[in-house]
Amino acid sequence: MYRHYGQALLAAIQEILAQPPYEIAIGTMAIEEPPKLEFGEYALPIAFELAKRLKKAPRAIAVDLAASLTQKKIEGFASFEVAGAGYINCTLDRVIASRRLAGHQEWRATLVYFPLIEHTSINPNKAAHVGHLRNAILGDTLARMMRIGHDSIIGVQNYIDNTGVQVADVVVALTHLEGKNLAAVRQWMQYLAQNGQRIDFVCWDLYAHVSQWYDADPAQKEARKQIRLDTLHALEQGGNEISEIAELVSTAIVRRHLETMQRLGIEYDFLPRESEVLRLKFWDSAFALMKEKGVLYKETAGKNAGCWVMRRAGTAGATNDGPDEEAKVIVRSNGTVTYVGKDIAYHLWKFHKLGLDFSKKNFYTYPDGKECYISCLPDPRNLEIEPSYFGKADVVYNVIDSRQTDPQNNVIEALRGMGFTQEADNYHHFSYEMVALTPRCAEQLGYALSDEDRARPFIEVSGRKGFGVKADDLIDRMIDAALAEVTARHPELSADERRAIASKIAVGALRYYMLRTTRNTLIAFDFKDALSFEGETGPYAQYAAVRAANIFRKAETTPEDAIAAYAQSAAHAENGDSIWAVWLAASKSIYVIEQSIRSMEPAYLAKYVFQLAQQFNNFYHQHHILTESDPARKTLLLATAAVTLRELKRSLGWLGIDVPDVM
RNA sequence: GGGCGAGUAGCUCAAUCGGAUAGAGCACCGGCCUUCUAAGCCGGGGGUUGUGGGUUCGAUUCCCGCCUCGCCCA
Repeated sequence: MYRHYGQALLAAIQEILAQPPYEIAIGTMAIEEPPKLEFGEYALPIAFELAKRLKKAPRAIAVDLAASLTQKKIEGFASFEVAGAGYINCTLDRVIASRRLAGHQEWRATLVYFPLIEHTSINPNKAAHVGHLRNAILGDTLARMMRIGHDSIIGVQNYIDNTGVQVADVVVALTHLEGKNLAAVRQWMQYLAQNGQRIDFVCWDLYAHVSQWYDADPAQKEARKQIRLDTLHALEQGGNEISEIAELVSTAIVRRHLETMQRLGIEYDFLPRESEVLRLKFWDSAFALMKEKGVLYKETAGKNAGCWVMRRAGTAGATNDGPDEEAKVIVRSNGTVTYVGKDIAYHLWKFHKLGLDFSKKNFYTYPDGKECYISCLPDPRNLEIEPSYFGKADVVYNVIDSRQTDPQNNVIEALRGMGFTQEADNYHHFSYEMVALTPRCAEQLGYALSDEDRARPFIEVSGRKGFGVKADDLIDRMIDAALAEVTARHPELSADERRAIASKIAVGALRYYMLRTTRNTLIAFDFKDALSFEGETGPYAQYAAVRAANIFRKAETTPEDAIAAYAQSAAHAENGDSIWAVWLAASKSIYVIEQSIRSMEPAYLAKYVFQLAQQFNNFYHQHHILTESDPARKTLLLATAAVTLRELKRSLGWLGIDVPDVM
């Protein structure tokens, strides 16, 4: 509703300005909110802007415009008044507006393209940690937001680098530190499974051990680096015992990652893997294409002599004076391809420009029956189950932290250089700052800090040092904390019921914690903040919704009936600002989600959810609904709670947060 | 050395295209449970928006210099 009337205002102003004496065309216009509700619902600062062009006092322009707006009799508006130095304050007709909101018109957006979101992409050699959670929660929320209001398919991918150096490290740990061969690894994995041990947790420690082992003995340093390199090459090569160990372990860890993310309601459609990118020779095709399109050239002089390089965005490139020393190396002089080179090939596939494709096979089935596929080599047996929409993206969103900005820009620049301008424009690096730990949190985890470290605002997580908070550990702790609260409040419930509720609360707390901060702000993780269920948190909003739902249970009616009753009654939302403020807040959900999608910032939606819950709690304390004796007023109060509950649940759902029945 | 980002209340964060008295939460202090759930509500203190200039009706926001911190690149 809020969005609807805002658009009506814009249209009216455009119409007025298009005619004499103005004859000015404006595309958009700032629409603000007055500082106080008594001033109305919208404030237009347009007169200030026009003052320069018309060479008139802002206030005089505002007076004229307000008169014109009043004359237009725009449906839903009650009055237009000039305030301050030239604001036009617009006041809604609360009866009409609230009935419109109660009637609830769904927002339908027509999306004619196929957006592909890629997130999570954890190296499959260790357990997921808090940093990965931010990535996955942001990516999943983006996917949920983009699904709103249309039926077109949105693909969610999770890229698996199963042949990289990190997986190689864990393989080195197994083969050299623990002396295991393929058979022994199989046995070991069976043992872990039978004893309920999480392989990703065990590998977390192995990875830390082997990272230290490389440098532990100066005399052995070179030899150990060579083992690492040989192992990496064996993985890239494939078809050997070492690569088979890697395949076994990394696949088991990927499965663990999916289970971890499933606890938070995060699901994937497809897992493309690096191993197939290599076997299907994506790079060879991409290399040929890049040479053909002229974005790559072989450097003959300078430090990059012998390398295939690409001009970096924003630089001048090669000049007569000498080679372009700032160029990005794509193929090293020894013939190996850089990370960016492989990523260019991969993105040519995403945009259907490579002429090659993965095959897909079933990998993981979610409880709701949804399938997650994984890449594989072409096999006639797999043909029928192939989802056809991957590798044909129109728009790509890559959820990757801000340290990858430079490589991401290189990929975009390569696409642009190859003439894929539209694809380059539709390539979005959904960037965010990393998650670190507060010094206090680091010490709680048992790490000795120097005085210098202790003075820092945050300490960076390090997988190599085994330093970080594992996702599953965090989720477990949050569920335990929530469970203690639920048990204290509802001892009458069964253990299973309490646990189910605690789980929803924990997920709400965790997802909100990761979403409330804007993307480009670093999160310094702390248990105290994450485990907080009060104030600006997910559980605060869940609690407001539970309270609202309780009213309907006790009143023996439903929100739908309450809204229907309101639509037919003579009651209206005009009784003072405290009730109207709730209606107004509830009316903004579509307005906020649209803003949130446009700016790719889920934090706006998170903030809104909190504010809406706050408005409701306020209302809840001021107006006692069940004991209200005036039937008309009771109808109004019930409808207020119903509309708020509806929008609160909906908005929380977009954030991936469920509302429990009781809490 | 080059590029990017950041610096706002004791702490963690907001502030839409440059707009009305810079807002929340936590922490702290004081109230509110015989009531639809106190994971809540109400009230209070707390700010030279890193710093020095500039642009204008108006700057946390835009421009320039400096300081500090972080990330990326060679």
